[in-house]
Amino acid sequence: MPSPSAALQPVIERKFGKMASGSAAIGNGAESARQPVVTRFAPSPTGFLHIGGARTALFNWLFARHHGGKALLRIEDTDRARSTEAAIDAILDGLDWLGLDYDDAPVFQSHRADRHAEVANKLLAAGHAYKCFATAEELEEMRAQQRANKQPMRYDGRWRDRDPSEAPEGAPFVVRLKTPTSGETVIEDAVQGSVKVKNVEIDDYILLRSDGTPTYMLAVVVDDHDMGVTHVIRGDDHLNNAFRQLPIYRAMQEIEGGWDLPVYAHIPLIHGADGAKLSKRHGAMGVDAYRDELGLLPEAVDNYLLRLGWGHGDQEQFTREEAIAFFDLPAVGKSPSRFDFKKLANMNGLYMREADDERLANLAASRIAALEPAFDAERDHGLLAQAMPSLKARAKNLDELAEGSLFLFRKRPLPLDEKAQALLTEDSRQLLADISVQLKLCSDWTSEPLETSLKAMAEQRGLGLGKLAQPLRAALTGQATSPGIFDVLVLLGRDESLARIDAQADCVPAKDGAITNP
RNA sequence: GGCCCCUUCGUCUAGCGGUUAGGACGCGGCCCUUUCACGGCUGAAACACGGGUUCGAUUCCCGUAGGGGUCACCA
Repeated sequence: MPSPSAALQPVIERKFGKMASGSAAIGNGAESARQPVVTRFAPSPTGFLHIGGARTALFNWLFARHHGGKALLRIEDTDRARSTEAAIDAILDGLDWLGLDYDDAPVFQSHRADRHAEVANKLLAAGHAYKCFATAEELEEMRAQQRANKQPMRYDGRWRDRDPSEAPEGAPFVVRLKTPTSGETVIEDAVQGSVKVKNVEIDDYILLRSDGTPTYMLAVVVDDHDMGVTHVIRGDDHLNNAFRQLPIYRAMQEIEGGWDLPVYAHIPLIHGADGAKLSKRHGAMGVDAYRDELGLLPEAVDNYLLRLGWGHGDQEQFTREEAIAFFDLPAVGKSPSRFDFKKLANMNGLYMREADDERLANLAASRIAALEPAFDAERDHGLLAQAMPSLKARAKNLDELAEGSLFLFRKRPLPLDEKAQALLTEDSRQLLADISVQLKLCSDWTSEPLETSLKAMAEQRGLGLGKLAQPLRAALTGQATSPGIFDVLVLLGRDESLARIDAQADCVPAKDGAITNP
């Protein structure tokens, strides 16, 4: 069912990326006539894996699996200054948690700088690119002027047709792509449909920086090509980039062939609950926060993400197998969606109820330990797992699950919350004394006999079962809410149950409000 | 500001010319009931606006408005 099956266990090893030094996943899928689907998820490791990235990763993975193709991972660490090892680990860890595995070792973009430069030089040699000697100050002045004249801000091509010899001897230069200046480009986007942009809108952007390192725009195209990526599924904040990247494919196709365009699918972004861009307060936390802070199950997060921007009739819940079977691009919506924690919470509750008891017990253990020193994960595991069926029905996340289980492990004297105290009136304490007597007669401490016994007692006294159950619940759990009272009795066991009952039976509140036996 | 994208209940969505506009979350009510949940039933709740096209538009086209994205020697 929805719990991760063995087949779905992630195969990414946290550290093995190191050995993937660039060449591991490189092939050329574009050469085969019948291209199998190849997708890639390409996060830049400048921070954690946020929820939008997680969904992009999910869609790419699902699409690849649906079509029996390959799902690849590429770390876009071209910006060495901002990329960190910690971020890479966080991303790998997040993907792993979500159950997304990859068919090859991750490609590290930074390791491929030479190849990027090689392509840039081919472009240069073939006249599809040129050297630009404009200085940063010069360009800033150009933009200031464009701003002042309310002109669109883009590079004006001042070195496009000048001869490099016009530049000062040994002056630093960047390599710019010579993009078409007339006509228009149309992209048939698999999600957004037909999108048209006039070529004058696309300026001659930089391929190689003055230090010879590649820019993102060059690197993506070269890597996508070299990795044989057939479908580029990414956030629609990249839609404009697609138009800038296309000329590289066209130029390289002309130069050496084999540079077929990928299918583009730009999926809408996820917004915060208020419609604004996703921010720290609105869900742009790392996926680790969904796991650690919110106590959610990965399959629930996956399912929620899947339903954000994609639908399959009226169905809300999908197993991994169903998601793979049903997911496809035509059903992906074109409009951005807002992130709704309430619905995520509900989804998590659904999966909690279906989750394996042992698994939940393991997941909850550390949270319980943090709340209750008397809890011993090893010793109490069996009891916790045994209690899980009634516990998990009452929790929407692991924290609620942990809280709900505390009464099982607390030591006497049991702390009473306000509602429990209110329940334990003088009358009900007397009643508890009678209940104690009644229960001590039960030789078979299982649910049915206990129920029969207490119901008989209630009936005998002309009381509803609730009149007995609530004080009893308060005495047994210290709370006014808990799993079914007979389950509680059984879980606690005869000795502990009777001890807790006797501790509250027929005793008087002390002046300071603490409860003590007379 | 230029360019690009988007627009069905509060939110996520179904719908792909003719429907009592469906489902889910959330919200209200009822039932179940030993509490709380779960579950079941039920109620309120939407086609942004204006023009076309058409016998007929939520659905197709064009505007308007609103929202979003993008305009770096970041990715």
